[in-house]
Amino acid sequence: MSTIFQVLAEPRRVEILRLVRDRELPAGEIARHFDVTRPAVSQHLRVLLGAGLLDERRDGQRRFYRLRPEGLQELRSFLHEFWDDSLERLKVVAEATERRKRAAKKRPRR
Amino acid sequence: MSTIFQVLAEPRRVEILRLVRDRELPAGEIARHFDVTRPAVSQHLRVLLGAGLLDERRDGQRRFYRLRPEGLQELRSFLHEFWDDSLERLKVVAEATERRKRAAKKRPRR
DNA sequence: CAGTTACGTAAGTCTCCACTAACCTATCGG
DNA sequence: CCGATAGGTTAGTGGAGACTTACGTAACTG
Repeated sequence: MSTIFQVLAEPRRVEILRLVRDRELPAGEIARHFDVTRPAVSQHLRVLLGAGLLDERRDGQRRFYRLRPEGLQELRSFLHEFWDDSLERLKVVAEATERRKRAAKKRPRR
Repeated sequence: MSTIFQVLAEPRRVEILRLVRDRELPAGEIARHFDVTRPAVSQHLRVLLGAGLLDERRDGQRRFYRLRPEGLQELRSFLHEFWDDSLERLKVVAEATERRKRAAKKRPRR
């Protein structure tokens, strides 16, 4: 098992997501956007599929890929944990620290 | 230069961020939370600093680290690009599929 | 049927990076 | 001053993973 960060650590995988963000594309066309071989891209697709970041639709000999936004839920949770909260906390703590730290320091505002 | 995903691809680095999310900690105490050697943690701290994800405060022989939430801005942008938009687009596309027409090139914001 | 297209899989190579061991620097206490 | 503490730096090593070449497998086409 790998984290979503490990999956997105490879720039080409992020680029793939960008390609299929608002339209589905067959594997071959995705591969055409890169300077690496098709098998390499195929392996990237597999990783993205395994992470739940892509949807695959087979039609004949073709396989179409498209972004699966729900796969980014883990990222959302992470950001919520570290951004929303911590910015808030930062303010609160900063204020508290300011008061508690030392009276010598002057605090013009608030 | 490395992407924020590459920085966060290392689980210990994410854990470090979690440790200093709402309180600053000296390097030694951070290192004590892991089963790797202290130099290894020191290197992780350096990477996180370089990515702008940590603040460093020196006091005597100690160095205190704390989360720097602004460093996560890049992640926010990414998510906004891929989640907010694409979920919206998904809905819109689903509704408009019948008519088989795309109304707008891009929907920058909701 | 054979040939081609579209794509995945397998094996092996090579590069990068997380780690350790050893060393260096700066600060505190006596 | 000395030793201890806190922490960073360097060189070298092992393993993970991204890549290529070669092969396998359906599905369409004549």
